[in-house]
Amino acid sequence: MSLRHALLAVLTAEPMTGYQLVKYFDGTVVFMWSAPHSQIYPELQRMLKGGLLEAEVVPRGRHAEKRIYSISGAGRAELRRWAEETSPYQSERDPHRLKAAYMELASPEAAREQLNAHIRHYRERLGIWERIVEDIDDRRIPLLRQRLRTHPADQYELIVEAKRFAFQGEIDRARMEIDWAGKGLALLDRLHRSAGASGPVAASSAVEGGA
Amino acid sequence: MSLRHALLAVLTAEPMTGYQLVKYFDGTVVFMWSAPHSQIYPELQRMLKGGLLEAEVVPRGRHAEKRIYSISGAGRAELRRWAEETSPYQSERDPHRLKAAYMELASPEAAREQLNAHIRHYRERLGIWERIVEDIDDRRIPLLRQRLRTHPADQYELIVEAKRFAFQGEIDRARMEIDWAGKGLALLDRLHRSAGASGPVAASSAVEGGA
DNA sequence: GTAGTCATGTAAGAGGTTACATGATTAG
DNA sequence: CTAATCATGTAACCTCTTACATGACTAC
Repeated sequence: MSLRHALLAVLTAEPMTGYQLVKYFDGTVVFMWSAPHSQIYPELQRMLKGGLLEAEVVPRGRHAEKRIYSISGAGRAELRRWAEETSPYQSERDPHRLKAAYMELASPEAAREQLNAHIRHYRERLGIWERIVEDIDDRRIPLLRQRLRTHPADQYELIVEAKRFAFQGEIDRARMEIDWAGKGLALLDRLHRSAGASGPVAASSAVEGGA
Repeated sequence: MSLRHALLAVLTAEPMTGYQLVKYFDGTVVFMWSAPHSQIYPELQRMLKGGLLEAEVVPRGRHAEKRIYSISGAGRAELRRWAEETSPYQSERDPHRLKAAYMELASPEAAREQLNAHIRHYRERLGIWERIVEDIDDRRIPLLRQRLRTHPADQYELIVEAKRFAFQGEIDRARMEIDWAGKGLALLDRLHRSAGASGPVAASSAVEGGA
């Protein structure tokens, strides 16, 4: 139940509306977790009902309202419990690794294109995550600044370094995936050059996709 | 729908019963995909109904029967289609990375223990995967041997290297995770040495920023 | 006989995706 | 006025996990 804890964790920086939480979690890669609004709103309702959150209803314009959620004592306790406990590991299940294992089923062009797409994907993610680490270092992330404002100074370094460390993991992962796919392209080159045979294929596997 | 394609892929090596497939997929890390029998049996039924598989009913002892599934022409076509297509990437969602981002919520001991558990977990996986790569190289994997038997010799190298490549990816991943967790332990050492004592860390918080 | 393996299911529920839906507010 | 943004939901569907269930066969 990580969505619940991700929501609780974000709300310890400052109270906010479901919409604001949606903006943080929906469709972005900025966080360690993503979720669409169709998942967030019901979860907030459940958490409210469960006493993990409190909601303040405030007017918005003349006819509309919004709810500002804040974490309750029970919510903080639950978050703490989650932080202390070691979570289980389930088996890796990566569709791209699976497909790589059965490369022989695809045409060489398709196999190459998939590895290039892998590289493009992780290069993009890499750029995003590197940028975030810079933003963390320069304290350019509003929510982080807010969190530092609401926490004692002797925790600043740990709070910042923890975020940095987590995103560094994503960066390491992206680099690893790029290297791995590169090895796959080299492998295809080697096999198709040596096989030389009747393939309608040729072409070297220069890694495509810049950025 | 990767389970379906993993099943189809395995069945291109040789026809087998649901139970045999369960043995390959259930609880083991041997493959790129894992699934419990409660997922496999219904999926086989759906695939049979959908014409992707054929089933031969053979007697087992005096009163029992079993079904031996084999991949059909339509199944091969579907597998080929899957192999050719580039599959989409969804966002990473790793609970352990999330928790790392909010390390300040846990006691230093709990944080350290979680990173150590991370290292233990991936070391174990690393050992398993390294062993599998050895077994691939030495042709000690029955299903791979069977696959080679039923495929033309000019595909041997690609078939073997594809499997090797995929597991190499898991090995790279495991090494990366071990290194990453090591950096986390070093970070905790540094912060708690400089911070001074063994006092508990923050009581609350979370955070991070959006784009 | 009995334990372990072979063999095959169903069901409840959690978590996630995609689509369907609505309406107010604000900036131009 | 109109588009973008703020704000909040529901529903159908798929995948995966966990638990409940059953029974025959084989080696000891």
